[in-house]
Order: sequence, then structure tokens, then C-alpha cells
Amino acid sequence: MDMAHERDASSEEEVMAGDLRRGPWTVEEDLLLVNYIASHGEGRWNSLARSAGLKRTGKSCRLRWLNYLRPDLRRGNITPQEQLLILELHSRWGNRWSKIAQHLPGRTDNEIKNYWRTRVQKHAKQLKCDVNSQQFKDVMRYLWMPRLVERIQAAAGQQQQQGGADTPLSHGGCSDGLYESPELPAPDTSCWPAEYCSAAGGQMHGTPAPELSCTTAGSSSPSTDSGAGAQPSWPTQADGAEWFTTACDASSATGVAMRDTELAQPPCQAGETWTSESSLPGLSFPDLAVADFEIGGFDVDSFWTSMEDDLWCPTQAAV
DNA sequence: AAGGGTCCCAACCGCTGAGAT
DNA sequence: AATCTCAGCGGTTGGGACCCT
Repeated sequence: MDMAHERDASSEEEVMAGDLRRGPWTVEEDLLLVNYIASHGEGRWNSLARSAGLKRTGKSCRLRWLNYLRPDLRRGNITPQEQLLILELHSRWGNRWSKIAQHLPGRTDNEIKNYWRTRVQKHAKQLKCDVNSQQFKDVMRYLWMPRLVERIQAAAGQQQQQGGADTPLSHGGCSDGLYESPELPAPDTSCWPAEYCSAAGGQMHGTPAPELSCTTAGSSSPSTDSGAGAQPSWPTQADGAEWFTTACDASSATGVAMRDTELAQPPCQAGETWTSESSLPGLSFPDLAVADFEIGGFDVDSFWTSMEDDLWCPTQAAV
């Protein structure tokens, strides 16, 4: 768009003229921005930047606030639950980072995008297949996600035994209550596809593999995202558990976190076990199982070994 | 200890769409 | 209807942190 170019060009001129700063933010700039927003609220970023006395573009201020300074941001590693959600939502919507982020309270689209590019794409690279290929999607759905569920369940059980002692589940921010609930001592996996759970119990082989992906990554349809641009009202950390179970609960009338009606589609009704019949009647599915994977001769075990670290030991320490 | 390679994330860029004028 | 301004999105990149030899 020409206008955009003109705008950017003018901004560039200002930068070149020394009127605008770019690069890493200083503590002083952060304080200016936070204090200004605290007293005047956010929005109108260009005028905000000027009024606050910041030599930054409105864009830069907005990004700094949304991605770093917002008080409701979650810090720390992406939890297994969040990984699971990201994988699932990406399989539906592709690179719609903002949309995906709307369903992960406190996480930014930038964070999720970075997670995808650094972790998920790394594994695709190891498999020597495209991250958008059906093979890799199958690996995610029938290997990675079930294993995530397995780990979540195992950690939850361990946590129960230890009376809530520190477990992998509470690393990286889970201890703030997200996904934890008094009524839900263990994550309620009843709304997850059955093959995740059966795989977790070592009975995955032979489990019918339902087709879940409705969209193709990277080819998401033109936006019908009515929520784009809207400021979501994030659930508080305290009701994070309710948020997660609600997100899985299509019958929930509370709508606490149902910011997108698309998520009110399957996985399935609350308390109902996922089956291909209950989700997409009439569709036939490939009878995939772990042992059936033959992707360029790659070894499932070694592949999974390479993934293990990403589950509990992300290389990036919590900030 | 030092140098090189890799990883990760904050920030920027280019673009689009919506709303205002 | 045309133009302008702004907010927001997804892609890309610079550079610091970390790891390995």
C-alpha cells in the first residue's frame, strides 16, 4: 500500500533525523509508557507516544506494551498444556498467531509465533519434512500431542501424591493456578481426543485416527475473525482452570473464555470421549499408529528423544 | 579461556483493513 | 467516493545468551 509506504517513509525520515528512537527500550522509556498508560489508558498509540514524551513510533509503543509491559502477561516457559493447545489450535487455524494467542491468556502472539518457529519448526527440520506437510501434522497429532497428554497426566498424578509439591507441571508458571482447579485435581482430559489418552496408556497402536485438522497451516482462509482488534477480557489467573476446562466444554453456557465461537466446536462435549464418530461422522480415517510412521526412514524413538527436552526443559530459562 | 556456532526473543518491517474526515 | 490515519497482523531479523569444542 502506497500510503503505508509513505507513512513508513516519513517515520524513517524522523528516525534518520534523530527524532525517533529505535532498538531496545530503556528502563526510563518503559516507566514513561507504563505511567502514561496507567493514568490515561491505552490506545491512540501515535498521540500516546507524543504525549508521553516518548521518542518512539506509536507502533513501537503498542508492541512494547502488548508484548512486554502489560501487567497480565504470563512469564516463563510454555507449559505442556499450552503446548498442547498451541498444536491443536495451529492445526485448525494455521499461522493465525493473534487468534491462537487469544486462547492462551497472558501469552502474546509474538511469543507463540517464536515458540512455533524455534521449537516446532526445529522438529520438522529434524524430520526433513515441511512443517505444513501432512506427515508432520500426523507426527504432531499422533506422537507429540499424546505424549504431552501423557506427561500432563503423569505430572498431575505425581502432584496429587506429593500433595501439590513442585512438579514439572508447576514449572514455568503453572503454579500461578492456570489449569489448576480445586474441583479438578488432575487435568480433565475427557474432552481431548481419545487417541491422545489411549496413546498415553500405551494402547495407541491400532487406535483409529480421527481427522481433526479442518484447516491447513499456512493456508488459513481469509480472516473472518470478528474478534480481531478487540481487546479480550482475559480471565484472571484465579479462574484460569475454569478457562481451560471451559474452552474444552462446548456445552458451557458461561462463555468465560469462549472468545471465539469456533472453539465451541469439537473436540467434544464435556465429559464425552472423543471419537471420530462423535466429531466428524461419515469420514473415514487412515488407520495410523506409531509403528506405522515411515517418514523418510526416520526413527520414532530418536525423534521423540529429541523432543523430550522441549517438554520439561526448555532451554530458555524463565524470565 | 577463547572462538565459533546455534538458539531464542525483542523489536522492527511491510502490509492490510477499518474507521474517520 | 476519495483520502487519510490508525490499529493490528504475520514475517523477518539483529544481537545477546548459551553451548560446544
